[in-house]
Amino acid sequence: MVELKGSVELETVKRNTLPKQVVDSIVQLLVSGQLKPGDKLPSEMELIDMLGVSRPVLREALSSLEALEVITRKTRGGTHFNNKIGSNPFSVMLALSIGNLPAIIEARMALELGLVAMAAEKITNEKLKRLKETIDEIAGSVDNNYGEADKEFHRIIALSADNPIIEGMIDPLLITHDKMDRQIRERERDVTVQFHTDIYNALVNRDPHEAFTHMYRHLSYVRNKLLQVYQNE
Amino acid sequence: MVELKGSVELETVKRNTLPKQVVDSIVQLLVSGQLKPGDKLPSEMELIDMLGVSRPVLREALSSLEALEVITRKTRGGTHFNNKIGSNPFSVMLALSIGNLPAIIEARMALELGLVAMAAEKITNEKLKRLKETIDEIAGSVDNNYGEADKEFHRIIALSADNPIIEGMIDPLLITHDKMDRQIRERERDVTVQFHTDIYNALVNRDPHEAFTHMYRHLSYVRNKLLQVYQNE
DNA sequence: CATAATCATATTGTAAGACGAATTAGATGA
DNA sequence: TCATCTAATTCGTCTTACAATATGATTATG
Repeated sequence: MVELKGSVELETVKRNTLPKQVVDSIVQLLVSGQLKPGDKLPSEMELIDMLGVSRPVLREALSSLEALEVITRKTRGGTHFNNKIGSNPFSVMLALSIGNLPAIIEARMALELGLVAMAAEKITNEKLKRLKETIDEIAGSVDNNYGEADKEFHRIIALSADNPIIEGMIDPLLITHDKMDRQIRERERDVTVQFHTDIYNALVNRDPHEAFTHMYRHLSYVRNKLLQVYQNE
Repeated sequence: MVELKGSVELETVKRNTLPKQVVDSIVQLLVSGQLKPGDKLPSEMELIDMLGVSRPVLREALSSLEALEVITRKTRGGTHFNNKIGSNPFSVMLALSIGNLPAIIEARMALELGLVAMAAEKITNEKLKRLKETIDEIAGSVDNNYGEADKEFHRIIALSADNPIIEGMIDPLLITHDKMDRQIRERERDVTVQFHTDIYNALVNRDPHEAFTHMYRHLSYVRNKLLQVYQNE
């Protein structure tokens, strides 16, 4: 924003470097339907000719798209559009908020509350079985060392929503689960088992509302516990 | 995966190019707490010396980080970590799924169901007022041209969750709202107004469960309508 | 002395050229 | 036919040079 004399304000011209413009042109191939996920892009030399830019500019753009996991480049194999986004982009972006625990907790909440409702609609019997196993594992743990099973419970649910757009966010947010786990000094295995069992039963019933209710209770409880620790620091 | 003789399998060595390694090194500055959001990074020349790579390699890495909106580069101004991620990365990534309407619909659902619950906890009176205005706008529209007010309703709620991690996803997914809007040939203004009013009342009551319930109903209804159109094509 | 204009410089942006690295396809030999 | 080797394709990395942008310092002017 550039404030001029009087009350007129002009938006500053957006930095629009050549690599950015190249990114947009390549993305447009997808948006327009000219190319689809899985398709091969022209080689670097061809793109350089087509777009009329230097090789470093093109490579900066391709590196950017690869960081976003929109494409994958292989020596001699060329460059292809991916079929879906993995977890690396979100993981890198999440590093910006790594110190903002309340934001992480609530991002997890927002996501998991929505995902558990979707999971209630579509979870498979196989995944239900796996869910139950994690609950048993937590119940049977003898040294309060059940963080992995706890995380696996949440991961199975999240993955049951079966959504390629959201999928890449699940593991990065679950990695923050480990960080949070370590903050909780008092572990309450039986409380966790109860929460998980309630959620599991709702999923067995395929009831999104019930699933939401129990997950909300569980995550609110964990949130309060964590924020307590956070505020004591 | 390389399949060796017998049943032993080895993971192929991950492509770990120098720009990727540079990205990781720079992200590690954040993760380790050495630098924080808003801080200035060393200049390109300094980073080249520190990391022992060529300038194009460094620039590819910085372009990647900029595409992820983790950093912003300014000529002569240097390179800074951002405070939060904007909507561009997610928007580009979403282009990969642009043709997969069911996935988009459900990603929106997953997110909006979680966000409305969080919004119920923390929405301001000002935003409630704005919400009401959008409902009145839709109710008073005379030519079924209320897509923008409809979208604004959803946007206000999503932003009320007030989460910097999720915020960057809201606008890209709401842009898909326009695309979906155009698919719906029969507009049912009164039904929309009813759904929105129910959601609004739940938010006034600051009740996450009620908010979830009404949003789930609304979005399921929209989903069914859209999938019907989708399957007829 | 204060303000505006100009110049120098810091830092990023772009290009060209060269060579290296990785991988696949094709040719050759057993 | 299969194994091995070679050539070619394509991306990966580096060096060098110049351009563009924006800020700070200096100079000129009122």
